[in-house]
Amino acid sequence: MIALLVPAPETRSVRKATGRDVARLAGVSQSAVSLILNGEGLRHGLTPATHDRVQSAAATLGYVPNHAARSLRRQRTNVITFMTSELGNPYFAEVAAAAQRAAMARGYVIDIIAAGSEAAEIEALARLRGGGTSDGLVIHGGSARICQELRQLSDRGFGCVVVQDAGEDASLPCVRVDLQEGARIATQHLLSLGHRRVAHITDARLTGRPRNDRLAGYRQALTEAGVAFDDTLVKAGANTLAGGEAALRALLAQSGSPPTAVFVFNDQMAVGALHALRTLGLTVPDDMAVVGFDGIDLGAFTAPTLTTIDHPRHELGRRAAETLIDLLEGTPPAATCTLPVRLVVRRSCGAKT
Amino acid sequence: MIALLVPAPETRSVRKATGRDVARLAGVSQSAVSLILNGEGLRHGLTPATHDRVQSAAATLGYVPNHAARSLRRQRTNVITFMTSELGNPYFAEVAAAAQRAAMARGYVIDIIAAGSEAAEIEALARLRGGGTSDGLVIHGGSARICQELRQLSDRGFGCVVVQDAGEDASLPCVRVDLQEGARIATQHLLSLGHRRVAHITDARLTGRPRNDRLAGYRQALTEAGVAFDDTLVKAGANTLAGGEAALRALLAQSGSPPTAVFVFNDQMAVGALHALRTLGLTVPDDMAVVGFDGIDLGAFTAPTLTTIDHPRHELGRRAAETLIDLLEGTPPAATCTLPVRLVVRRSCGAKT
DNA sequence: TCGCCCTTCTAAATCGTTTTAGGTGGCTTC
DNA sequence: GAAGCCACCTAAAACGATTTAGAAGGGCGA
Repeated sequence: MIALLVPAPETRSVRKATGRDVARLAGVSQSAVSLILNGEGLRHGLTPATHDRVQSAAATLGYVPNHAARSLRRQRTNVITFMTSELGNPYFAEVAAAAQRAAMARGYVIDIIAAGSEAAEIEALARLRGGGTSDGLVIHGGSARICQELRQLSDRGFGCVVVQDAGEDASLPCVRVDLQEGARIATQHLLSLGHRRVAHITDARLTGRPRNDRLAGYRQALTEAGVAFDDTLVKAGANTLAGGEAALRALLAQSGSPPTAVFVFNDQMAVGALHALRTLGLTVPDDMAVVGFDGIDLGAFTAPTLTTIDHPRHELGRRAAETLIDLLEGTPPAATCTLPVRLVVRRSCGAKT
Repeated sequence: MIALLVPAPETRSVRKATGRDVARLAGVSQSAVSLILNGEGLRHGLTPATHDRVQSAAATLGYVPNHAARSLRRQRTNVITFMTSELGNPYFAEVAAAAQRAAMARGYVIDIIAAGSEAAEIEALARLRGGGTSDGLVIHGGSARICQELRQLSDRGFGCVVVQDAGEDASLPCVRVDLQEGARIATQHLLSLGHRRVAHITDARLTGRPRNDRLAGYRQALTEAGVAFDDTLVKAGANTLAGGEAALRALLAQSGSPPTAVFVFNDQMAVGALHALRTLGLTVPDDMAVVGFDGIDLGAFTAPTLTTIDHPRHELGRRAAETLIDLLEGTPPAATCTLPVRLVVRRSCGAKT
C-alpha cells in the first residue's frame, strides 16, 4: 500500500537523525514533528493518529533535537551555568547538587564550570556573554577580578546570581549565609568557654566579604567580650587542608603567648589545623580549642570531631537556582536573602555536652 | 480605569551585539567579520586596515560570537562533557580538574555534569545524543544502567571515553588504573605485616569493575599468601564517609573472630572506617590496621594518617581528555591504557617506616 | 455554484554563524 | 585595448530547529 521504503541508502553512515528525517519517515512536515514533540500538537489540531506516527518515527530513529539549533531558534538554552573555583572542597559540591535538583525541577539543566584559574574564569564568563551557552549564571566563590566580567554580563541582561559573594560588588542578586554572625557565634562560643586568646585563621587568597565578614564577626565577638583584638592572632593560609595546617603552625611559631583557641575560615582548613596540632603533640581541645566553619560532613569524622558553624548548603543551592530562574522567567525578582547559620557543638571546642 | 499598565516596553535591555552589528559598524560584510575574528582574515587576503576596523568594532560592541549559532554551523561545539556521579568525593574533582587543564590546552572547554541520579544521568546522556551540546564525553563513575545509553551514544559516533569503568562494557576507549593490582598490593601489604584476618569493605552500589577488580585483587593476595577467603570478612557500604563507618561497624558486629586489618574501597570510606574504630575505642593500627584506596589529599590529614594506594589522578584526567580529543580529531585513537598505582605507607597500617 | 468555516496540516522565515563560490575594479602584459 | 590576473571583499547557502501565517480539503447552508 504505502511506499514506506526508507530511501536512506545515501547517508548510510552514522549521521544523526534530524527532525527532517523523522518528518520523512512519518510522512508529515517538519513543523508537525516539532509541534508534536513539544506537546503543542493538540493545541494546533493535529490528529492523534498523526501524533502516533510522529512519535513512533521519532522513537525508531532515536531522535533527539539538536541542542544548538533549538537554542539558537528559541534564544534560550534551558541551561544554567554553575561556576565555582573550588570544586575540590566538598562544600561546593553540596551546594551545586542542591542547585542542580532545584533547577531540574523547573526544567533546567545545570552545567558546572570549574575553570581552574582566574584567567580561565574570565574567559569562561566572556564566552557566556556571547549567548547560546546558557541562560544564566550562578557563581560561587569567584575571585575578585571576576567582578568586572560579572558586571558586564549582568548589564547586558544575562541573569546572574551570586552565592555568598562576588568580590565587593553588592549590586547583584545574592543568596548568602550570615557570615559575620556565624563568625561572631563561633568566636563567642570559644570566649564563653573561657578562652581569652582566640586566634583566627583566614583565607590568604580572598579579599572580599567571605574574608572580611568573618573577620568582622570575629572582632565583634571579641569586642562584646571585652577582649582586645590582637592582629598577631590572625593568620592567613591557602584555602586547602595544607593551608590550614601551615597557618596553624605559623600561629604557634610566633613568640609571645600562644592562643588557646582558634576559629578557622572553613572546615577544610580546620581539618588541616587539627592535623597540625596533632603532629605538634598538642591535644584538642585541651591545648587548643578549634571551631570550623561550613558544616561539611567531614567535620563529624575528624579526631576530635569538629565543632563548626553549619551552613544551610542545600538551601543555599536551592535558593540560588530558584532566584536565578525566577529572574530569567520574569517572576518576582526574589530579593537577595541572607540565611541563618547554626552552631554545631562537637568535641574540638571542649564544650561539655 | 484604563489598562495603562502596559507590559514593560519590550525589555529593551541592550540586545546582544551580533556579527551583523559588528559588520555594520566596521562597514564590512558579516563574512569579513567572521573571517577576521577567526584568524582567517589574512589567508583570505583581507587588509590589515580592515582587520583593525573589524577588531575595534568588535571591541567597542563587546562582541562575542553566539555559541549556539557557531556550534550549529560548525557542527562542533568545542565543549567536552565530563560526567560523574560523585562530585562530592574530592577524588573526582581532582580528575576533572586535570581533564579540564588538558582540554583547555587543546582548545576545548569542559563542562561538568553531575546529574545526581541514575535517571537524570540517562536523561543527560540522551540529550547529548541529539548533538549540539558537546563534542564528546568523558565519563567517570557511571552506574550500571548507563551502559546502554553510553553504547547508543558511541554507536552513533559520539565520542566517549571512560575513566576507570563503564559497567561491564569493555568496548569503549578507557583510561584506568590497575585496580586489581592496587587491591592486591594493598592486601598483600597487610598480609606482609602479619595479618591473617584481613577484611575488605566494598561499595554497595557499584557492581562493575571498580568493585570486582578490587575484590579480585584482594582475593588474589589472599591466595598468594595461602590465606583462605572468608566472605564474612567482606562488607559493603554506601560510598560515603558514613557508609564506611557503617560497614566497619557491621564488620565488627558479627560473631566469630574479628579481622585485624581491613582494606577499604576508597579513602573516603576509609576515613569513615577510621572514625568508626575511634568511636568504638579501638586503636589504629594496633587493634585494626587500615589501608585505603585513591590517595586523596585528605588521607595525609587523618588520625592516624592513612596508608593508601595512590592513583595517578592527574594523569588519569589528562589522558582521558587527550584520548577523547584525539578520538574527536581523528588522530591515532590512543588505545585503552592502564596506569600503575603506588602504595603510600602512612600510619594506619602499622608498618614501621 | 459559491462562499464560509472547520479541521488538519505545511511553507517559509528566522535564529547568528561559517564558509564557499564568486564579483569588482585596477594593474599588467602583449 | 583586450585578456588575464590580482587583491580585496561580499552574497548566499548552509546548519537544524521553532513558529506564524496561511493552504488544502471537506462539509454545509443558501
